Amino acid sequence: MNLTLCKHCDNMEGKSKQILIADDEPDILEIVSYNLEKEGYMVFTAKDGNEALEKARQLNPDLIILDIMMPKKTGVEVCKILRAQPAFQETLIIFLTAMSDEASQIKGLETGADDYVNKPISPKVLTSRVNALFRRVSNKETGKLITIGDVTIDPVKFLVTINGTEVTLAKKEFELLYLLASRPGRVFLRNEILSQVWGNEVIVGDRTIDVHIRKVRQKMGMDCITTVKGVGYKFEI
Amino acid sequence: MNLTLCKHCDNMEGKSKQILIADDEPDILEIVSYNLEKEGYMVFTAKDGNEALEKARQLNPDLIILDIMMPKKTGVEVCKILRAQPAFQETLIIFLTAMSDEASQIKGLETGADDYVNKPISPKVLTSRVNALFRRVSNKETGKLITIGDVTIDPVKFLVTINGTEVTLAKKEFELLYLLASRPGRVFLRNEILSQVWGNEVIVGDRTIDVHIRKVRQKMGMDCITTVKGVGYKFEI
DNA sequence: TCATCTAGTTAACAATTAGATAATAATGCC
DNA sequence: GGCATTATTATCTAATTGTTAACTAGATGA
Repeated sequence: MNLTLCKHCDNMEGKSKQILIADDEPDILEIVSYNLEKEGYMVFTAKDGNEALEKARQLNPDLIILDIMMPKKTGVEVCKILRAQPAFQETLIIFLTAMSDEASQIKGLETGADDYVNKPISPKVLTSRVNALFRRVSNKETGKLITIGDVTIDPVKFLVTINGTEVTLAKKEFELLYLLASRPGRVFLRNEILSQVWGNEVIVGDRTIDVHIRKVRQKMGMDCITTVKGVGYKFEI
Repeated sequence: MNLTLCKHCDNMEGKSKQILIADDEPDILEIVSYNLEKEGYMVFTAKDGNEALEKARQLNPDLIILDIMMPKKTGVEVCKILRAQPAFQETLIIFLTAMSDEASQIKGLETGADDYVNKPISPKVLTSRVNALFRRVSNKETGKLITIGDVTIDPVKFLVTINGTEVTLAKKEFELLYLLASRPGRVFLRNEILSQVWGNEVIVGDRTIDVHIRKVRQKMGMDCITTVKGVGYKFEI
């Protein structure tokens, strides 16, 4: 059996950001969707200004890509309407511009855009601009060092030390251990573990957690992860 | 309307840095002020080059954000005048550039800028750049000689020495090594490496980092850079 | 006791990630 | 302008890591 988790539980991990792209050219929608999805983003499309507005409100995506020239409402109009609402102050917006004078308009005036990409669109350029935008914006705070007994878990050095001996964990294993150790003694439900370590949209089988738990136990060489049957796992020394 | 505050009544938490922003577009002033104030900065505005100079002398702010194209005096002129005075040697300066050739000018010439941000201005991007700049400066590690074990990295002489033997690295290779070695043991995410070494607006492929890492490892002839799969790289002896 | 459920174990497999290398592009320097 | 160096990309390969499937062992409760 697989678990599907609520996508609204926001969680920093996992790069599955939601992107809404609005353009009246189906070809562009398709190509851009394909490429952004390949990058690991969840992509939604709209074919005119009104649909863009509607879907934006519905989804509240992380990024909205707006063609300037669209039926019903132009990209700039959509942008202004959205920016007027508090919920969309933070949303990233990229414009697609067909003419260089459109681009200079966006540059000069304060349209509320975060970036713009000139047509014809190169999928490569667009995806790297999208990545770059997310990267520039993300202010990832590095986690804290955890020390419990003679175990230290250092997320900065990505290192686990037991009594001075270094233990090398893989990424998921480390994240799993870090989560459990962040609240020693507290039982984490399998659901919680899934959404924290794997992310909300990721669907993995039931045994996946077990296997990772096992690897952590094995590599740590000590029994610091306790199973609470039917409930979850906890870190305990 | 602007607030005039006593600069010496500095907030105890030391958080409230003073920022002066100069641009001839009222919209930009407003949006940027709003966002920087929301971040906890004290923001002052100027609408042309002369006013910028005047307020800068009056306030002696921690950071000055200058639009390049402004009436009375351009941002570059203001910057040069300020930099000529001892009081503004240390002041941080960010340029706002409308055209890519302006950006390349700033890069190329010695204007004394600490960073620059391309228009259209994304409030989110600008605030994170501002935060990053303050963070970078507070680290104050720039230009320091690094010695770890028998490896010395001299950013002034642009020279790496291993046990007395000089190793010649290319620019990017050196910057990469310097970044990693600036915090030995700490894992740098690929994103961090990208934005620190390549800059925020540069678009490079995934393999580029690897190739540079490889060259550094090769030239150093020792294994001091450790890969943390799925996470990043760290310097370790 | 047995049916049922949960988790542990293991190995196979799939997917991801980085290394190696060569080719191409960009830059800088006589 | 031509050459040398450096930077980036493309492609392939190797290795690691992540996931699943199938089976087993306990536990629990009717």
